[in-house]
Amino acid sequence: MSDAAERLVLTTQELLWERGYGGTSPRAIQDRAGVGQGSMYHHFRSKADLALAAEKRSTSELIAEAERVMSGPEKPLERVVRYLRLERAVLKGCRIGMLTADPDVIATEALRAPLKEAFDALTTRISALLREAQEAGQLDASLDAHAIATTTMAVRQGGYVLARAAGSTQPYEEAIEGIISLIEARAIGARD
Amino acid sequence: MSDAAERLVLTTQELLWERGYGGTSPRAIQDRAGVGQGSMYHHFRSKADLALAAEKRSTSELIAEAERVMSGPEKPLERVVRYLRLERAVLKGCRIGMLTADPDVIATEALRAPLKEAFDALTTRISALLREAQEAGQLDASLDAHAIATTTMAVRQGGYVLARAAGSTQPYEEAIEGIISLIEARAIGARD
DNA sequence: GTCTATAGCCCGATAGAC
DNA sequence: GTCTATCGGGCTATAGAC
Repeated sequence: MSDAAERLVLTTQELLWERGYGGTSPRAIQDRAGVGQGSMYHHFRSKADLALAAEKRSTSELIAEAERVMSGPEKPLERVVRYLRLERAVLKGCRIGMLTADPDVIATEALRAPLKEAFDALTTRISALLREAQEAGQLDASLDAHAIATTTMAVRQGGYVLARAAGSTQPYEEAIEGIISLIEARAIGARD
Repeated sequence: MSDAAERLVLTTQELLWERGYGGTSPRAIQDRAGVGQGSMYHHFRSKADLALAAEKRSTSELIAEAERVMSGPEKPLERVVRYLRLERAVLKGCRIGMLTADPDVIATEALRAPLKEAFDALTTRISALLREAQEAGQLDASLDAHAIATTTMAVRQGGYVLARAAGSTQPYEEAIEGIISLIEARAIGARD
């Protein structure tokens, strides 16, 4: 990937996070990336094409980060909790979650698909850890691991929403501690 | 409120839900409401002013609906569950939650405040029901009622996000059933 | 690969007539 | 109260030169 294309993708990742899809203009991308109009349209067919490249990079970065945090020698439940408590730029919101508010992103299959795949991948990873905990006799086996994983993902996404509305990270942190306390209440012999 | 102003507020509520704040133009509002430009600017100073009126109406409608659903002679925990299972246009997203993705809404105190107040009111209402359940000996008294209420709000908001990404109501429903199962596991003598 | 020019349209708001 | 005209600017994309 050429240097100009590289900078365009990086800049688009930033602007999609800050301003959303509808709020990000090709002009703004070019200005911040220091790349001319002709150059941008040489490398990317359209705004949607560039946004797709930015989305794909953001989702793979987020998945790689989650995988890093959920790996290690610790008990599976501890790794899920570590992921839940992962420090985040809460008031900036979720880079990919916020894109779901944009009607054009949702209406465009190509732009929606990476979001779905990313959430599916993260949910599956958490679900696998919960099942692992159940098989090791460390978590109530009667729980639906996939449902709890989905709930966990939802708490995080919803936490961002509440925090941005409040103008404070407090609701995010409270929601996270709430779900952790409910899950740990179903843990077996996990008191260290 | 005059008939024109009334139609403008109603139409703006619809458009904010469908297209967001940045995606809703005064022109689009006027066209759908069947009200001319001059008329609109006679009743409302600006787009933000009209959006504020629409936001206020939407939040008071949502709070009234929640209050209706969480009232009744049933046990407090049942009323919380009934609220959680309340039928919703899931794929349209939350009318007010989605506005938190807009940077201009978040940056404008007047437009952010109604969102914060609505989420605070709903969280407080759920929290009160959870405490009521605890005082009646129907819910584990060691739980932090306010934190669980915040978690509950977050699950709903995050459920919308996951559902819109997936293009399916399934993740929303799964997340809701997950949190219900975790809360009911802390219920005392609630098996009917 | 990158440049400038231009197209055609929409934006949010104001002015002043009626 | 509602109308039309108009402002200065931004939007996404294409064309054709260099």
